[in-house]
Amino acid sequence: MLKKERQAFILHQVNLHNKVLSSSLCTEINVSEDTIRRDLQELADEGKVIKVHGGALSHSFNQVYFSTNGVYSQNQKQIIAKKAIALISNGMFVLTSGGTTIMELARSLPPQLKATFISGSIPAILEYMHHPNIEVILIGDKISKTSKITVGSEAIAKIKQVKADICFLGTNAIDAEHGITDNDWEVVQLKKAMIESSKMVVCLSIAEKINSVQPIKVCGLDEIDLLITELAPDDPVLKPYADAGVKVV
Amino acid sequence: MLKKERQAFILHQVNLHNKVLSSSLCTEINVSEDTIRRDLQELADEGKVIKVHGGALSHSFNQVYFSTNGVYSQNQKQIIAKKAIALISNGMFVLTSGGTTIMELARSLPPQLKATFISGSIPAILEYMHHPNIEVILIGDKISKTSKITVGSEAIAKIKQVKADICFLGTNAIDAEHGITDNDWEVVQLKKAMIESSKMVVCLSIAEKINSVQPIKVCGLDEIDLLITELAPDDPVLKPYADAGVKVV
DNA sequence: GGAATTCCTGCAAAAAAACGCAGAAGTTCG
DNA sequence: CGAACTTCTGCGTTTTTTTGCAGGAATTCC
Repeated sequence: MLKKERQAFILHQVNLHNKVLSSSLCTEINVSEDTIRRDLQELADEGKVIKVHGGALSHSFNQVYFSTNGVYSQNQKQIIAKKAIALISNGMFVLTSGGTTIMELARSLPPQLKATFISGSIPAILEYMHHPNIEVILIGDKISKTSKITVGSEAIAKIKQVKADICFLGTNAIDAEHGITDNDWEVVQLKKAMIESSKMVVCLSIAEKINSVQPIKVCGLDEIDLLITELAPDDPVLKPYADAGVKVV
Repeated sequence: MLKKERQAFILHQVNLHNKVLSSSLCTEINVSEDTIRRDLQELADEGKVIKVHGGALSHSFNQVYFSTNGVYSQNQKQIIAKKAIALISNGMFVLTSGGTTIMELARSLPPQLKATFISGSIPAILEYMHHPNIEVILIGDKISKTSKITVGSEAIAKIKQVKADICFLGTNAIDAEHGITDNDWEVVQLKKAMIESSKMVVCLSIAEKINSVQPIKVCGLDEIDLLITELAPDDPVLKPYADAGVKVV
């Protein structure tokens, strides 16, 4: 087994279970504990895991337990949220994914807005629930603790029954060539279903994530109707996307 | 269990209950009292908890604590939760309703318990999600903002597909003559479905709600297997229920 | 004031990590 | 082709961390 391969496997395990034990890893992969330790050290140096005595933890582990609400690049996300909200009008059926950008959207919804929001993201649902005039439909299924979203075939089947007016996707990576990509297989399946079930697909992405690629493909640019970033629509970074036929806001 | 994991669990407990006892923590996590003490010391050094003789307190302790009534009934609910948890073993499928008593149950689940919890209650789901070893299945549908639970035909249909080992019902009113009653039509429909889908039905009720009646009937006493209250099982108040064939704990 | 509980200190055993080293495998470059 | 070089991996040893335990001190509760 190659080193990269091994580290990818470790990272996958960490993201799956929120923790790994060096001892169990070395029997699973059949290498010495030193090798595992060195791998964990490297992954920790790259900021991909948190190394602790006896193994390693995922970052989301900390999020789950310590509710340190330091939202990452919140200002940009608020700009994006404002632009996105302008697209929602009374009576609409809105489908949303999860992610911090979506959370910012949820928090910024004007109180007089009357619409129906559909999502499987627990944090997003919590926000929608607090809103006085919004109907909330929750997509049920098994909960992925890492992404705090319901995943699985039931959830996908349910989404496919919906025909939403608009769909907001929080984006992990977008690229002119590869379209939207992500790193969690189950989340990708959900996003695909959401795209299929919506008349209009809106992609929310902070500039930082533009022109980046993740392993799993969600959809091509041709399936996106609108791309929202915190940048001005005529920013040169966005030109390739406008050229590909995506409306940029 | 890793050290960080353990400390995260402790911190979570402190934030939930506003206090922890070293003695109860060490039986829950199954480590020596010294380890707990050292963990509390470290967390206190980091300013995350306030260490006191016998355990630790959360920072918000001062603000919330002196609402004697709330705390009083919380203690009762903790007793109920403890009794209820004794019924859950590894590998079980557990169906739960919502309500504050269920929340107390959710908060008190021992970290090493491995089980699958199914619920449509958003606050309960949030708690289950924080637990390291519990699989969470969310029942989806429209959300009732008042009861913070998913309601509707989809939710009921989904529950009926399940065959759970045990079902915990938070109770609004229970009476020897009328059985379990409630005041929200939609919640009642859900509870009925839950009772149908479970091999064993356990009813959690604080003494205050015993011998009270609400407008809508959930089920008769004959459909309940077990009644848990904070009282001793031989308390005279509970005699009518024992006589009706309900096992009282 | 006395019993019970809880806390602290030092210690020891076990586990894990760090370190240095030495083959093995692959790379570079003449 | 082959020698020098780098990278990767496993092994033995040393060091650190973690944890539980014992005894005595401190605290709490009745």
